[in-house]
Amino acid sequence: MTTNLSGRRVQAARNDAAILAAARDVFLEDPKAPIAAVAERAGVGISALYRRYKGKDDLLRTLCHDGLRTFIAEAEGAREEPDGWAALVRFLGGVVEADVHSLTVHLAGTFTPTPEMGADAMRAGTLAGDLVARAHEGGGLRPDFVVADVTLILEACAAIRVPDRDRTVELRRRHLALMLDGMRRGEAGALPGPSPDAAELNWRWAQSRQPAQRDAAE
Amino acid sequence: MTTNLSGRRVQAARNDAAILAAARDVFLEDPKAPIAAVAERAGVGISALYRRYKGKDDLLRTLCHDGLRTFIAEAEGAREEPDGWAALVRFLGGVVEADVHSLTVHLAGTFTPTPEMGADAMRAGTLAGDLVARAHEGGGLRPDFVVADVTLILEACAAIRVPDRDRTVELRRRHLALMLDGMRRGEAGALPGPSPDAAELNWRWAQSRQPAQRDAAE
DNA sequence: GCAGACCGGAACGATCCGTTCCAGATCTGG
DNA sequence: CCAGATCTGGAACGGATCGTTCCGGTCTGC
Repeated sequence: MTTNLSGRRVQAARNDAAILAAARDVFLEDPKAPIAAVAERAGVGISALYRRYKGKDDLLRTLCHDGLRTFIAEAEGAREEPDGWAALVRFLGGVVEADVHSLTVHLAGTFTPTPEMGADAMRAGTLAGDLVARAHEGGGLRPDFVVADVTLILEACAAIRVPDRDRTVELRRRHLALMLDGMRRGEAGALPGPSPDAAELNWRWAQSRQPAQRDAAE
Repeated sequence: MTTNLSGRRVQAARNDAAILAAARDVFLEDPKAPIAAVAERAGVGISALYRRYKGKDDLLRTLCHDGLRTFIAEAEGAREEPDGWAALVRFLGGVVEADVHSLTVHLAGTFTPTPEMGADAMRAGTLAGDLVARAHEGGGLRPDFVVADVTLILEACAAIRVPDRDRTVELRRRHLALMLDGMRRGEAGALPGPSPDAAELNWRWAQSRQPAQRDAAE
């Protein structure tokens, strides 16, 4: 009786998953999408959504935090790889495949982050740093490649998008392969300009929820 | 008398340029920015803007068309380069530097395009194709690189952005250098997945101004 | 068969934004 | 020095969008 949820319970459980999946799809496609679009795509009413989340902010935060956790899981999984270069390749491939960067980055700044998320973000940074350091030790990675370049690469991959979801992943994989070839140690010249650092790439998280000041100057 | 514009005329001329520059800045930053933000950044009133353009659509179209023309000019300039690989490198660098791809791509679909723009877009495609073909002939470009990969690369570079404009260009140059190293003919394995073609990458231009259907399915 | 959990979707109120409009400032020709 | 034309700044308007609330209906477990 209690083990096998029946009737309304199963609908509720299905809605739980449907809403989360729909939200992922919809906000991946358009970070500013209305919340009604999520309900529609999930095939539920708006009430079903507001029963689970306190508001749009809450949903966005949950979604983004989930993405961040996937990112961390991917990094920890890749750490098992014995070879440093292989670990980095697996990590980048995994993140691109999971389409996680869009969630954590395109949604950043559209909700008020929690302290936990800050801690997780820091942990993610540490893990990525370790991965890059190991790849450097192994000697497979070009010497002028820095951790922040990982962010650049992921952002670049996330920018590639066509209407079909599967094809999008394929194209990103292709593009990633191109960049991986560019990352290998070789006879190529040094990368131009000063290396990026984490601080200058995390600006999206700074705007804590303000009406998104439109002009940086002023 | 007539040669040296004076008084109100110079203000009008300055406004012409200021509005266009402001529009470029603002819409580069946020393609959905309100038109009032453009006027504010330009330091003019809304009337000054509406005197020159019939509406937001008109402004966006002009801006995008300008970007497209810059793209073409860059391609034609690069054609003068004797070496095929060098021409392609110069072309990509020029487009990234001019930050033109954001204008033509992020704005696509937000206005109704003119037939002229279609013709120019086709010419741009032809030019890019020639550049890639020449780079292939020279033997400097990896054999599995196709024209549509150029779009992917430009889109990826355009995605890199930090609040500071100059730093953004620097970071893009760095990232482009990474990708150029990946594009060189070398011992690297073949790129995974089927090659992209122009048709599947130009989907943004298809939606001719409809209310932006949110769900592809349905 | 009833109390309550749960749902769909209409209704509401606030905000935003494109466009229009008007009053004032400035220039030009006489 | 003035009348009309030209241009500008910015308030005002009307429509659209969207987050949230609320209500009537349905199903469940007891």
